[in-house]
Amino acid sequence: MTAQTSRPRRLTDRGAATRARIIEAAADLIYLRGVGGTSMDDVMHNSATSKSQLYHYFADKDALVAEVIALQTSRVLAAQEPYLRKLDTVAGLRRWAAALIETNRATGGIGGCPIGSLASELAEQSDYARTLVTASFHTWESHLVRGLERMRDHGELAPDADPRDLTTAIMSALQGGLLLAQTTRSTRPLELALDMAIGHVTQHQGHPVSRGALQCSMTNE
Amino acid sequence: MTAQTSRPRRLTDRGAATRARIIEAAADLIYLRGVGGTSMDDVMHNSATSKSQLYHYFADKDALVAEVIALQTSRVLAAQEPYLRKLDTVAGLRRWAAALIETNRATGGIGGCPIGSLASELAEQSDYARTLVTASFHTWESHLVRGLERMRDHGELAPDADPRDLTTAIMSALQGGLLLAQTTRSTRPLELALDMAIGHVTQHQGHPVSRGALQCSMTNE
DNA sequence: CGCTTGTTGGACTGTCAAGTCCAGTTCGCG
DNA sequence: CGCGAACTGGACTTGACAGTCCAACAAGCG
Repeated sequence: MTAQTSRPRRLTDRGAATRARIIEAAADLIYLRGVGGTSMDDVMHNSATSKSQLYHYFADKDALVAEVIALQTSRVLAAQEPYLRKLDTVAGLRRWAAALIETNRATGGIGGCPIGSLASELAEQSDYARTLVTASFHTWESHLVRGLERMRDHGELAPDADPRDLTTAIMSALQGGLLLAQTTRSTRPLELALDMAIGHVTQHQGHPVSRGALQCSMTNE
Repeated sequence: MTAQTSRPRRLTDRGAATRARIIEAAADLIYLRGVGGTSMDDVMHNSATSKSQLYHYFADKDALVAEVIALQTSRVLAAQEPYLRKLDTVAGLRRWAAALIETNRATGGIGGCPIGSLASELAEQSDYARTLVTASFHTWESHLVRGLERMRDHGELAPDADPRDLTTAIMSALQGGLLLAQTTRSTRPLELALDMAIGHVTQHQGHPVSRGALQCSMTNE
């Protein structure tokens, strides 16, 4: 899978619109039915285009999927942008989590995480796609990392707390919570997972009251 | 998808062996390439059988997949059995987590969770398969629940701690950790996720000494 | 206007996958 | 042994899907 989009050097407004329409239709279908469950003919019908247009703008299905990954990433980021910007307090973190839960409730858990689902389906299928998804996660996580760094900078997080590790843990909880929510058709797992994740962050709070004083010796068992 | 296995009323030893061989081959292939990426012809070649045998023992591909879900569930439980049995202390929980991480390291994260991957791929594709996977998760989780209940019974967990909710949180962390481990080809996310989950459990410890006062969060940081 | 390049429609090909069918073989049992 | 049921081999049908091809149409530009 080389997946080089063989897009023409220049494209007119009309061409650009068609191209975008194809990617959007593909993203919607793939979100609902997965990559394997979505054929190029499906995309064709759903975007009101023809075969030749699909292969005019994309070298092959893999190239289209690559663009879908990019689109879903920006969609996820756009949806969360207002919350990601204000992630520099625990309260902000809670609002972000609440928004995720609300979104999940609204969709009934259907589809799971647009990126997580792609990750699971493509990880073992194409190394190229796997790296794209990894990069996508990384971009998403970087917003969390920055928020936690700001928390640490103004003392809401202990100086020795590692924003990256905390972020990885939060993202794990989020992805696992979304998967179980999707499987059980209930938002409960997501709520419990995010609650745990936020609790995990508060355990690394820098307040003298909560941290340090509590470092008890009894390393149980 | 009704997926009723139209197995003959009686089957000979030879027949039972063939049937089992088919399921095992299918499970191995599906673990590596997913349901969509595995054809009946693949299963046929990998199990040294013929087309007619596949459809002699299974009504259709869906019926075979249903058996694969069952097999993977029992495989997962069998592999963890020694740890699941001794889950009635935090130390036991840690050993269980360490075993999971070790397994993940050994495989390089490839394949992710045999059940989680099926969940992600099948959740939106077939309601029947989704309920099977849900049941599978439930069986798995019941072992954790029982362990946490025993912990609570002999006072290592606060009386008001909810073993079910804790289990859901742990399973979310596990699934998310495995997904990120698979995507990034690193065991790190799994380690951090399970560490968080165990920390979450210890926060609900019942010892007057430890409750609120102790939060020894495993090793690192 | 006329050339070039971008854009579009849709028929067509080759491949592969699910599922069917039937003829032949082995097994269990009286 | 011999009969019926379980089992096996593999050719075959049908449909779907990725990808190709070419002829026609639009648009920018000198």
